[in-house]
Amino acid sequence: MQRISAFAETAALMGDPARANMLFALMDGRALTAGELARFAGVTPQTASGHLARLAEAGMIAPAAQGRHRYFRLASSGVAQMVESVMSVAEELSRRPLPVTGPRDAGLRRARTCYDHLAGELAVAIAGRMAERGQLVLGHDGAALTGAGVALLGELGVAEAALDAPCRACLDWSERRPHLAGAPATALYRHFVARSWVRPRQGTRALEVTRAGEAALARWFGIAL
Amino acid sequence: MQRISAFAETAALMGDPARANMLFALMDGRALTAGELARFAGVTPQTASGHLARLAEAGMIAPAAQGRHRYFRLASSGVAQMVESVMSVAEELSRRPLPVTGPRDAGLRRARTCYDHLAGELAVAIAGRMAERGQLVLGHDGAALTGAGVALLGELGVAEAALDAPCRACLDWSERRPHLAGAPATALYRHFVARSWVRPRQGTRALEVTRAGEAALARWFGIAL
DNA sequence: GCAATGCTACGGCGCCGGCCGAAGCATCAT
DNA sequence: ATGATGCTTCGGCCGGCGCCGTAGCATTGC
Repeated sequence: MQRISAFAETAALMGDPARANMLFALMDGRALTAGELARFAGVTPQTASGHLARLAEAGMIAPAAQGRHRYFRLASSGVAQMVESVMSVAEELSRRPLPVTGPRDAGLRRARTCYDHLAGELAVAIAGRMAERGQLVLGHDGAALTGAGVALLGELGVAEAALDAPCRACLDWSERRPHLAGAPATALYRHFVARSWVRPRQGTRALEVTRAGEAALARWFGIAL
Repeated sequence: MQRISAFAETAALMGDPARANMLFALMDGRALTAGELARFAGVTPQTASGHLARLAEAGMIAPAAQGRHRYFRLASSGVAQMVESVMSVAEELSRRPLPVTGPRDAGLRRARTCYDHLAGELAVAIAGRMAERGQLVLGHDGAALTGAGVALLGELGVAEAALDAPCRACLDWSERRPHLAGAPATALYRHFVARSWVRPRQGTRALEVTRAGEAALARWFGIAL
């Protein structure tokens, strides 16, 4: 709470166009006078004075009195880095986003099918571990098997043909993290069933993980549910 | 201009307490529903809806419709890093700033004395180069010679006794970057005069850099003015 | 001394934007 | 179908803040 409000205040200080201009003018490490900053920001000196007082009060810039001038500089390299990082995101956001989908239920959290692939804790754990191990590049919006990933699944016995097809990342409603979807995920699910690592239950999408399944998960993925 | 306004808008989006709370709630990478985010931010669903629409419109968060729920997640790790960096500065600014001083004139930019030490382009270049080479730790508010710095000045012939004394950083009004002050800087200036590397001019604080001085600057500091 | 310059303090204006209540539209449940 | 739930849109209120004009203080220069 306390820190979130400090965060919001810091961000809000950068969020005013006049102040943003001032911060940019100071980004090269030089110290500028209040008047110069006012001109740079396109406001009158008295308006600038108020902005500068607020920035200084917050500790984001540091004043240095010098005769009848007052010089201001960024208070630290940390501030410059912050401005830099906000700028980089702002730049990136000059492009666009995208959507995802999924189901809804309860009691199926552990393991279930999601159309034609695995979902639930099990699937999220598999995707997460594969990503950790560099076998999978996992985004919220997309996924791709790496060479190591293809090798693992091939060794495991999944049909090679399916592994060339593209993956998708599917948002898991119970875990709220992505799990693997697409042709490779379908092949993987079928393989799990063929080996009796998971067993579908009658009249529900829930899956029972067998003892053999637990052993296989530990062996191939290093997962203990 | 264009990018500065994008910067300000991005920062302003983070600058509202309700939105800041939402962003924090999403920082662990999970996707949360609009209602959950509303509760987290302490606002009504309709208010939250507006905030979420703005964040999504800007591309800072990504929506995922799912039945009668809408899940939101941070749009990218870049956004998370930005939040992180703003947070770190906000944390740091829960502490305080400080002032500096200096003179004013014209035509003395290249080299001059500042009370009892060097100032102007010359002094700023020396301080900058020494900092680059790890001989000096230079802040806007303070400075300290490292072991390498003490070694350099000692080798150069500056009285060892002075090198143990503390340094100051002095804001250079013409360069608007800090140069070195304090006892070591005074000793260095005297050394420059003794070796005729700089020659004071009558009735002014300006210094003339001699040919020997230029050679010495190149040799000891790697500086070509 | 006086005037000029640079900056700040104060007061008032206007607008942007955050807030909620009411209402509307989807999806899900029975 | 009917009601419940989740979310959004609309409209109106209100407070905060960014803006400037005026005035005042400090420093500099004549």
